[in-house]
Amino acid sequence: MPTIKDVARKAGVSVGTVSRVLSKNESVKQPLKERVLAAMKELDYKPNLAARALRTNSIDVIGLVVPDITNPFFSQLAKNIEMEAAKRGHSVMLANSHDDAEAEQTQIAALLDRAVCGVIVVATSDGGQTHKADVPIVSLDRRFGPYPLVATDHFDGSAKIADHLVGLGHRRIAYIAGPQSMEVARQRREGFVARIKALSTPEDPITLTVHEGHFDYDSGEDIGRSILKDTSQETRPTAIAAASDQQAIGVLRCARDLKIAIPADLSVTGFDDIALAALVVPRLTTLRQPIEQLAGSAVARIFAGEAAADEAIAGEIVVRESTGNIPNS
Amino acid sequence: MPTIKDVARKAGVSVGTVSRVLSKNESVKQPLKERVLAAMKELDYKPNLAARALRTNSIDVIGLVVPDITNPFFSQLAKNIEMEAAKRGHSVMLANSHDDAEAEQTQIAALLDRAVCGVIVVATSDGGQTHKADVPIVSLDRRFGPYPLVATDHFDGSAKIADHLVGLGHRRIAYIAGPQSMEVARQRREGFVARIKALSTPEDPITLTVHEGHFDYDSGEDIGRSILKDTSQETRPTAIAAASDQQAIGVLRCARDLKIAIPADLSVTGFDDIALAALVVPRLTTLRQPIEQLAGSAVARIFAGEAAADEAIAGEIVVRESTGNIPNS
DNA sequence: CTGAAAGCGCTTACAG
DNA sequence: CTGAAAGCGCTTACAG
Repeated sequence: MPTIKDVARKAGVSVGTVSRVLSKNESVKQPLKERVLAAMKELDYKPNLAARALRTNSIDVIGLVVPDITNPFFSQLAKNIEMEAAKRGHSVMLANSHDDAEAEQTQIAALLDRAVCGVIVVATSDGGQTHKADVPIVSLDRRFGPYPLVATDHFDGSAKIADHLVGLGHRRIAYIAGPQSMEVARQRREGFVARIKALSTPEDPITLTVHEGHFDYDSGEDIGRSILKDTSQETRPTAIAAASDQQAIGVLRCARDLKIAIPADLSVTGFDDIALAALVVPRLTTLRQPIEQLAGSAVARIFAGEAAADEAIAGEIVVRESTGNIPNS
Repeated sequence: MPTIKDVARKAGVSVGTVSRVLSKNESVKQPLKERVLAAMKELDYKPNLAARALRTNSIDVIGLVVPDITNPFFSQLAKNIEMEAAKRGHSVMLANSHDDAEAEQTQIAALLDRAVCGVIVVATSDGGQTHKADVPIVSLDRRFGPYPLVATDHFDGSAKIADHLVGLGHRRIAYIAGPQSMEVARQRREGFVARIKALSTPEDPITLTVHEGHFDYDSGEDIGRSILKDTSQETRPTAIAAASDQQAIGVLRCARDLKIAIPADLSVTGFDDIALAALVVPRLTTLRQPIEQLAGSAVARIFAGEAAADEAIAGEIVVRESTGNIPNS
C-alpha cells in the first residue's frame, strides 16, 4: 500500500502538501495540486484511515445501537441511517442491545472507544445513563438519557387516526394502548384520547374505551377478543384503534376467528406502517412513521455536532382497506 | 483520556511493559503486572484503538455487507453475526449493497479501507469481483466471487420437504422455483426434483410440475393462481412446494381467494422459516435455515484467518398447519 | 523479564 | 502558498 510519503515523492512535494490536497480545504495552488492528484491516481493511493483516526481522534463512522435489528422498524431505520451516512462518506457500526439496558451501556461504550464520530441510539427503554463523550449522541424513536430525541410526532399521529375514524362516522371506539411505562405509548394514547375528547359533543357524543397491552401481535389478539366478545352490534365498538400495527394485525386475526367482517362490521387501524401492514388481508389503515426523515434528522445532528432540542416529525396517515364507514344499523 | 504513558508513569514501569500486559500474551512478572493493572484501573485507562490499529494495521471489527438489511432473513443473519462477533470483543460494520453489484464493490472496498479484520458478504447475485485484501473474505448464503461459501444445504433441505409431502401421500405436486439465474434457486429446485424422481416408481408414480418465478409474495400468488385455475380435484396438484416462504404465503393468499381450504384441499410448503411463516394463517410448514450456525461458521472463518472449503449446513423441517394428508378422493 | 527507542501514516501549527 | 518537523498512542524488535 502506497503511503502519503510515496505520493509526495512521486509528485515532488512535501507530505504536508499532499495531506492538504487530501483534506481539500487548504489552498494548494492549482499546478501543484494537479501533480499531487496525478500521483495519487497513478499509485492508486488510499489514505490510511487508522493513521488519520489517531491524529484527529475520530473516524468517519457513526455508531448505531438498536434494541433488535430483527425488528422491521429498526431495520428500516438502520437502512436509512446507513444510506444517509454513506452519502457523506461515513460507515455505520451496528450494535444490538437485545433490549437490555446494561448491554446497551456496554455497546455504547464500545462504540465510543472506537472513536466513532457520534452515536445514534434507539433506547431499550426510557432512561439510560449519561456517557462522557465528546461526540454527539442522539436518541432516535425512544428517548435515551439526557440526549436530544428525534421521533415521530406520536401525539399528532394518533390524532390523525382519531380524525379519520370519527370522520367515517364512528362513535363507539376502542383504543388499544401500548405499555404506559413507555413514553411513546403514552404519547400515542394521549394524542388519541385528547382528539376524541375534543371531537365529542353533547349532541353527538363519542364513546371511547381504552385498553392497555403490549405492542405485539398476541396482545392485540387477546385484547381484541375481549373487546369483541360483546356480540351486540348495538353496543360493541365499531372501530378499534391500536397503538401498533402488530396489535392491529392481532385484532384482524381474532376478528376473522369471530367472523366479524372488516371493514363492513368493524374498522381497525394500526400505527407504524410496517411492511406487513400492506400485505395483510385486509390491508391495514395505519399511520406511517416518517422513517427517512427520522434517519435523516438523526444523522444530520451527528454532523451538526452540537446538541439540539427534541424534534417531533409528523407522520402520514395511509388509508387502506381495514377502515370504512360506520356500519348501517 | 489517560494514555499508556500515564499508566506507565503511575505504575513506575515502561510503556512497553504496559503494552505487554495489555496484550496478555507476554510474560510480565506477577508483581509488575499487578502494579500495572492497578494503575490502569485507577486511571480508568482505555486503550486508544486507533493507535493500535495504526500499528497492527487491523481493528477488531468485522465488515458485513448484505443486499438489504430490511430483509428479515438478512437481519437475522446480521443479528447473529453481531452476537458472535461481540462474544470475541469485535464490533461489526454494516453496509447495504441495495442489491447492486457495483455498490457492493464500493462497500467492500470501503470496509477494507477501514482495515477491518475480515468481511462477510451476502452477495447481491452470483458473481462478484475478487478483492485484493490480506484479510479473510467469506461469502454467506449467496456465493461471492472466489471466496468460500457458507450456506444452508438447500439441496438437502428441499429433499426433506419432498419427503414430507410424499410421506403425507401426495402424488400430484407442483414446485414453484426461484429465478434459475441464482445458484440457491437452482439448488433448491434440483434437490426437490431429484428426491421426487427417486421416490417415484412405476407402481406409484408421482407427477411433478415445475414453475419458475421470483422469490417474492406476488410471484407466489400469480403462479399459485395459474396452478389452481385447474379446478378439477382429480387433476389439480394436491400439494404446492414453494422455493421461499414469501412465495408460499402468496400461494396461501390466492388459495383463500379461490376458497381452497388448506391443508384440507391443498398442502403448501415454504422455505426459510421467516418470522411471518409462523404468523400467517394457517401457519406455514417450511424448512428452517440454520441461521445461528450460518452466522457462527462465517464468523469463525474470519477468525480462522485462512480460506477454507465451502460449507453446507443442514436445515431443519418445521411442520406446521399448512400441510396435511392427501385429500380423500 | 524489562526498558529504550523506532516507527506505523497521517495532520497541523509554525516558519518562511 | 509550501516545507520541515513534531507528535497522535500504541507495538515490537532489539538490547541487556
